[in-house]
This record gives sequence, C-alpha cells and structure tokens, in this order.
Amino acid sequence: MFSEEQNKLAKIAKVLGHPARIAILQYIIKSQSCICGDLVAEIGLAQPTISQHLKELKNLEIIKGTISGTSVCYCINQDNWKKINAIFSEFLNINNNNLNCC
Amino acid sequence: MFSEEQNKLAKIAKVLGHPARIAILQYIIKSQSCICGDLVAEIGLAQPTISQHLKELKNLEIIKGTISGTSVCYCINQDNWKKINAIFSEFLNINNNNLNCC
DNA sequence: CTTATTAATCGTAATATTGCAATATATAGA
DNA sequence: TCTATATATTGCAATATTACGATTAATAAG
Repeated sequence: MFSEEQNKLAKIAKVLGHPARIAILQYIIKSQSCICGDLVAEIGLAQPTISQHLKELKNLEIIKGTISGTSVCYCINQDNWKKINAIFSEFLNINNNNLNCC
Repeated sequence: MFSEEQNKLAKIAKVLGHPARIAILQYIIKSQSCICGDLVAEIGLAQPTISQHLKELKNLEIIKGTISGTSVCYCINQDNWKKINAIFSEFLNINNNNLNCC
C-alpha cells in the first residue's frame, strides 16, 4: 500500500515518537555510553519500561548494547545514526517553496 | 517528566510516524496543493481515514487547509516545515562520534 | 554453592491509534 | 428550495502502545 521509502521513514519516526526514547538517546550521547540502570535513575521510569524502550531503539539499530559482566553497555550505533539522519534530511529538505500554495 | 524539547521532538516524530501521513505530505509537495478527494484516490484509504490523518498534520501545523467552495485546498505550511526541519536537524546532527563506545 | 546484581521477559491493565460505515455540515448549482 | 458534491465528525471495533509488578536468566562475588 505504501512505498518502501514511506514505510522506512515512518518506522524511524515512530520509534523517535516517544519522549522517553528521545531522552534515552540524549542521555546516551551525553554520557557516551551507559547501562540500563543509569537510565532508570535518570529518567524515572521503571526498569522494565526502560528496557522495553531500549529494545525498540535496538530494533531500529540506532543504538547497540554490549554485555559487560552483569550489565549491558549501551551506546549510539554511529553508522546507522548517520543513515537515519540522511534519510530524514532527504525528506525534510525537499524544496517545497511554492507560490501556487492555496 | 520530560523536557519541553523532548516532548516537542517526540510529538513531531509521532505525527510523521505513519506511512499514510508521509504519503500525504509527499503527494501535497508533488502536486503543490490538493484536496482531500485527490488523496483518497491516490492513497486508497477511506475518506474519513484520510480526513483524520489530515487533521493530525494540521494540528502539527505542518500543512494548512483553505476552504475553496465545497472543497478544502491543502498545502505545506512552509514556515513550520522549515522549523520542524530545524528542530530535527539539530537533534540528528549532534556529533556523537565517540571512541569510548562500548 | 549461595547470594547479590543487572537486565530481559512475561503477564496484564489502561490507554491510544487506526480504519471505516454512517451521519452531519457546508457550499455550489439548477 | 432542492440536489449534488466535498469534507468533517461520530461511533465503534480491532489492534497497538505504554507502563509496571513479578519473574526469570545470567553473571559476579563471597
């Protein structure tokens, strides 16, 4: 029903469409890397909830998690972050200057 | 619980997080302006469904609708499109190059 | 081996989203 | 005024999302 591009764009936007996931990404960037417990303390949602949001971010491959002892170290997947940035920029930078606007 | 910025970003992303709404935006850009019926014919969802998606896009003020006889002419709100682009670019262009990644 | 720590998963309740048929509203034209 | 056209709104069913307590799994430390 929709094009590959439309589905891809929407899928990315959907994952970014929750403030907790934005907060998680911003905190990971700020701290360079962190564990789930850091995010629970920082954001103030329950551990299973944070874990669930991390799972969605991992599914999008915008972050990656590395097991380190009993904890998991999360950081940005820089290559995919750049790809996602490129996909979004391409869409948002469409020149829609239009004198025929109603 | 979340910052103004986080909520704003998530709100924008959430609206963009459905392929029908991406398709609507792309079609409006391509055709410069169109009416609801054009989108129903183009996209293949029922008229109330398209109308509902248009409402969400209007709420975000990324599009605007002008009454023209019995129909409503929709086009991109260029100023707000640019603002949304700026908000997203600022977030996605954060330099997260990081050698301390786990 | 036992216990503590950390994160993931399961189960579930509350809420939100999506899609559409039916209906309402509003304007244009005969 | 009556009818046709275009869109919005309502109501509702199906599905998805969000949040969290309880539990599980996996590793580390004693």
